[in-house]
Amino acid sequence: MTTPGRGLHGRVLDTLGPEITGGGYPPGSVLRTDELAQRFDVSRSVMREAVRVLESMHLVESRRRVGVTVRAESEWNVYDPQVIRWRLAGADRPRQLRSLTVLRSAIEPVAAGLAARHATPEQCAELTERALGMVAHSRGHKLEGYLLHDVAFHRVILEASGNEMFARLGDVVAEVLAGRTHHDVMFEDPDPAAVTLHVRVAEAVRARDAARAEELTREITVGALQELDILAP
Amino acid sequence: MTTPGRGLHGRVLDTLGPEITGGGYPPGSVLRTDELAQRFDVSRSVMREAVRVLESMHLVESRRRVGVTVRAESEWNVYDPQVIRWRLAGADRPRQLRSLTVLRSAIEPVAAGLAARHATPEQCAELTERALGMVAHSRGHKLEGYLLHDVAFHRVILEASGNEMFARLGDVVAEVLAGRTHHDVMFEDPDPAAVTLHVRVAEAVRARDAARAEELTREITVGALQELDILAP
DNA sequence: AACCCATAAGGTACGACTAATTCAAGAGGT
DNA sequence: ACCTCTTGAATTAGTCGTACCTTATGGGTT
Repeated sequence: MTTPGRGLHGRVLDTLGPEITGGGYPPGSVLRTDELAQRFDVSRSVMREAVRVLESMHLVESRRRVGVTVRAESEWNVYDPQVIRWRLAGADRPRQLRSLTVLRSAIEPVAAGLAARHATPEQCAELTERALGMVAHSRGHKLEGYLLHDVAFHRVILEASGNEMFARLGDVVAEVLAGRTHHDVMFEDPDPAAVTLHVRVAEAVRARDAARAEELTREITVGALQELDILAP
Repeated sequence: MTTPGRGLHGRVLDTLGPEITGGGYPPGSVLRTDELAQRFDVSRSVMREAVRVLESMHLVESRRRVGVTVRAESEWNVYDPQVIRWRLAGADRPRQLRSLTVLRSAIEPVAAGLAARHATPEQCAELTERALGMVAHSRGHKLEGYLLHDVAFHRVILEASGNEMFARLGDVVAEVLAGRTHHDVMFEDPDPAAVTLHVRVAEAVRARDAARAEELTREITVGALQELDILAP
């Protein structure tokens, strides 16, 4: 997604990373660097670099005289974009999308509220532009065009919040939205109510109405939760 | 904090990481692997492993014939616990604490609401235990004991939410709370109102009252925002 | 039970070679 | 004279292989 073949160690990670995040090795499993190097037909230096990266993601732990042991899932750096991508590509993709959608539902309303206070005129403009783009692509099976504007819309909201922690979730939201469009729910055209909500959020931000922007965004994310049968009674 | 001296490459990262996250090199700055190896008096192999780790955190980008270029702050993996620690140890620690406190204010209320539905009896018990511990240490300059229970309380909330993305923010919250106690605000004893709120959150979770748990936690985080003069009018 | 040592892993260092990419000099055309 | 394209040299990361060091483990000895 980001950088396909950035060297041999990257190539190794492309297959070893998903294997680990996919649960291919139970926690505590021990891998030997030399064996891995042999398996991937690379030198020990390259293999060591790959292991270092996995170690920095807390996927594995390297100890002398023992080897490279796979850590429990609860220790992984699940916010690492690479780890997120690997997990979304794996078997428990549905569970991932649920986790991330719940995360969205917590973050985005607050981000929208902040955006209403901090958005620049340019950001306000792009927001309405994207909302209108969503309207324009909401009928007639133009799902790809719709997705494009949807992703951009939420990205602007997160960036306009002025909080860098929120802003950095843009990629995550993009993955979730793309996942919804391509693999899971979303049958025909998108829900007209959701489209309208986006337009109203753009208006609220433009009007500097933080409370309304927050509440409207909350409605959007509640809709996303419902799509995945995550109840909030 | 986690693993002090896990090899030479770790030792290098302990000084090079903070230098980069601390803004020691403007974005686009170019480092040469050989020079760095010379500077830290390590072999090129070790230096390369360190660079790989920095690269996996998106702090730098390594390109042939160019060198190791420092990326813009907006590209860093700011959710990486290591990066968070480095930044909190740096000069713009206050800005970090603000970002993270805003993040808390978005996450924790939702997490508390979920905890009210998913917490096990054991988690409910620990929650009340920790709340009572906070009460017990809320007077008489027992700040360290108070912090201990405060951190544990919020950690349980995040874990009891059942959402792994929330659960993995436990360390971040711990850093923020510790930062508040040790360096910044918090003069004498903690705010009695905040202590009471924690007790009431524990009760709400125990009573399975999600809406109340969420609202009470929101009051806690609003208090944290106000301490840092982050207004929410 | 305490101790010690053989051993099996990762950790480090070094040197040689490869490969890609930038940059500049020069050829050629306009 | 100016611009463009080509070409080639220089530079830096990438890869490999080997030799050796360090440490934890586990079994054997006292």
